[in-house]
Amino acid sequence: MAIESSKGLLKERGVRLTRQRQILLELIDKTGEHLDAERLFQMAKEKDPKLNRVTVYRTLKMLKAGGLVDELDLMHYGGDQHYYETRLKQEHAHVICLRCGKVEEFFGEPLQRLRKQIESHFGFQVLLARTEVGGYCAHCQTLRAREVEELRLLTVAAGKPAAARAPSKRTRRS
Amino acid sequence: MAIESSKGLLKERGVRLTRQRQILLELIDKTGEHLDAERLFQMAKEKDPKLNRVTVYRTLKMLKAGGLVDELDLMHYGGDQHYYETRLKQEHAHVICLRCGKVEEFFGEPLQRLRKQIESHFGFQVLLARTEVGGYCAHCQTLRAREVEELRLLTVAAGKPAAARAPSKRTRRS
DNA sequence: GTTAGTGCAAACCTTTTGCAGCTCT
DNA sequence: AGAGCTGCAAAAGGTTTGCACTAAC
Repeated sequence: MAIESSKGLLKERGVRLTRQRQILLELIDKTGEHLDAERLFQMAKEKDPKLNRVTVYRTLKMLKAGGLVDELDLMHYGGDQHYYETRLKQEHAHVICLRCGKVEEFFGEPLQRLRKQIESHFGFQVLLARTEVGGYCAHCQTLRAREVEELRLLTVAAGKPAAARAPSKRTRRS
Repeated sequence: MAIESSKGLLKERGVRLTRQRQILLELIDKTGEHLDAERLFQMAKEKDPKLNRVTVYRTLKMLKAGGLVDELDLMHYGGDQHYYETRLKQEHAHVICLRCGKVEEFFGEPLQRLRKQIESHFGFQVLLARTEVGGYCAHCQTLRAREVEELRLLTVAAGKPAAARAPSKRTRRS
């Protein structure tokens, strides 16, 4: 179980395994991935109502600095918050549908190849790598085409030029 | 000149080319890249002291939505702000040294290969792609090794366990 | 003359900090 | 016992919004 190795690593470094940290580690490890600080906080609060949001931030920061979690933005699909996932998996890219928000993961040799080329090309020591791709998933491509067409009809009917308007996208706190 | 094609694209869409937008477009286009909103604002203010920070944000948002600029984070090296660059160049990865902050750009076939694989593997329509790599540049690797060694000596001398402490890194507004 | 775009002030969300008190080891 | 952590309140940074006014077409 991945969580044990995390605990081990932290202990080695003289980091105290407090109740709060155990809760957070467990959540990050068990809950698949792509949690942001706020959601992690909400989940942690259920296990310990006293646990403070600040502790979540501090813990995430420590885990990130220690290389135990990776920080993602997922193309800022949901806003400006960051998402976190354990670092134990193989390197992968995140593929985000900009319409439905679904996140896919892509493993594949171009990623390793990219890393190696950067290392040899610049003599660079790669510690973190992050690839995020945004677009439309297979399902949403159809729906999107329909939406665009409807919009076109509307604006043409109103005698407007083809100026499209992007819908407001601020969905932060539900 | 790239800026002319940007203007053309905007005009086609019925976007008004205000004085402010012309200033901002010109700055983004001429000033190489990796400007954040605040720096862009400071530069724009020199050309038009009345120009407001909000206009910068609104313009960047529009350009991003219209696919004319790409948004980067550069691994949050300098904080949580976003950076922008024109989208006319070939796709490339950003390689950020976490010690000195230097940003290199990497062009190379793994990137195109990655994009194609994602498109065919998921039937995904890729609109944006972003690869950011963090680590130490050739120059900083040496210096970093020295720093780590010095830290080790210090903590050993003080009879401490090997718990390293990450230095505070909040350099936002200078 | 319209309607899109601007400036201003004020809000907003996310994240960080200072400090007193608690708790792991 | 004592450094390391936590919680609380308050701040900070970056970005967005509401609204009246201005300017591009």
